Amino acid sequence: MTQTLSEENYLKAIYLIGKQGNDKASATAIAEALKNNPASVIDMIKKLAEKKLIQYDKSTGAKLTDKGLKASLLIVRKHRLWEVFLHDKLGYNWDEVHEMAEQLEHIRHDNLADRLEKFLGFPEYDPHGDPIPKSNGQMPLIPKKTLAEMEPGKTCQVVGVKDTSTAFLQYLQQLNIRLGTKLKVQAKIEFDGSMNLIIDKDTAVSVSKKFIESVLVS
Amino acid sequence: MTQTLSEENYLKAIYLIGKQGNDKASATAIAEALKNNPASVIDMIKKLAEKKLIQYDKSTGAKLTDKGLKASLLIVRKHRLWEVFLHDKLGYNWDEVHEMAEQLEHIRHDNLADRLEKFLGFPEYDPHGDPIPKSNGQMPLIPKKTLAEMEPGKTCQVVGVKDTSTAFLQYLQQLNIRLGTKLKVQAKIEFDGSMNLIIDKDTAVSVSKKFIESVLVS
DNA sequence: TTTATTTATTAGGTTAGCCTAATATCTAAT
DNA sequence: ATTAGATATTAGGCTAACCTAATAAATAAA
Repeated sequence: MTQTLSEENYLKAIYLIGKQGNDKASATAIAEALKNNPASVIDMIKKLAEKKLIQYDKSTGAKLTDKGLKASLLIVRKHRLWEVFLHDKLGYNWDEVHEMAEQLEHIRHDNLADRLEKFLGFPEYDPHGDPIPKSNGQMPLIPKKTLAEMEPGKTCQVVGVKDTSTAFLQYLQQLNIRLGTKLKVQAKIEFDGSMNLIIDKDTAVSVSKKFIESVLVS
Repeated sequence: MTQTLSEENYLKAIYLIGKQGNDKASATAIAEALKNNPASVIDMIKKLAEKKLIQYDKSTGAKLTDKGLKASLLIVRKHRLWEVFLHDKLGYNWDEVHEMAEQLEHIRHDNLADRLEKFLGFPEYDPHGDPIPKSNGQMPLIPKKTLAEMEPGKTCQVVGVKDTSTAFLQYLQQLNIRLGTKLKVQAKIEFDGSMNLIIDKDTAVSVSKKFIESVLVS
């Protein structure tokens, strides 16, 4: 019923790869996420499949079973709750909390997550704005807003689009923007409603009013 | 400079064996503390000695070097700070915090312990009454005596325990004895070293020699 | 379609940290 | 001093989780 630290990391990686809008959690994608060798990933895939935590097929990649999903959500829940603790209670910055939460997410105890959640006042989002799974596995729904509504200086994450035209989707593709991509709003230009963005912390672009009204973020 | 989880456990065990008034941390004593095989202990002793964390000699046992002592104190510090957190902030009982703290003590980050200490209001003792090492390695000193040393007729207050086994802690729980509980010594029974007590001014009980030697009072 | 490239997989190896069983070395009691 | 019993140590093995190098299979490009 319980997983090793390493198994937990794999489960979380598979879960997050799915959430990031990737079509499949391939062996190489998992390897990249965990900075492991693909050969090691294959070993672990076999183990997780044997334990009925995932189903694996070369062409469809790794899919979490109900059991695996439940386990993954618990890890993500713990990770994000600890991030809130570190940020809100200990005063760490949002960029410092991740590394510690990577360790804290593996602390195991029947109801530690629940107690922590209560102590923190039942937060719904972690310091990066990512939703915290409830103890029953439910995810708080993300109130979606368009990129246009974001204030300059804020960072957000792409959660969807309002326009599904090929032209638009291809443009996104070209900009390397997909689900989960982090965007930082640099400035809003009054004149024409356009916006200066930083994509994934490294690429600066300017996008139109029409564009920012078509991207959903959280 | 950093140790593995297992190395940390060994260092802590060696430190605690010393603190418990044992003359030496022999291979078997360490094995017993960690519930490992003596042969495994020898392996690790070699490793720790190579890393200059301990000095080892068959006849004198394992001795922490300055470096090893510093590392041990940090682990104990983290362990006890986390215990305070779990007890004070999350509301866990005495007997529940240990197991979780065993995991939390290994979380590594430059200043996490310091931040946690500050957040907790610079506590000097953990929920069992054990002193929390300061970040410079200093220990708050406490003049402690066991309940066994108390004279009949005197009243005292529980400040800690010498035995942290679950069985003992649960027994205390059952007797409604916790930190700060007031005990009045009614009588000492010469015959078997047991003691008649009044707990919190209202409950009379008889407890064994073993019991009164495991309770610390002031 | 053939080739080049990427992705998946197998085979075999390494290390940490544990184990058992056998042996060696103490210590204490006769 | 001898021997029983405890303690320490060596030798050899095991498993989890990683690795590299080689091979197979799938996909994309020519």
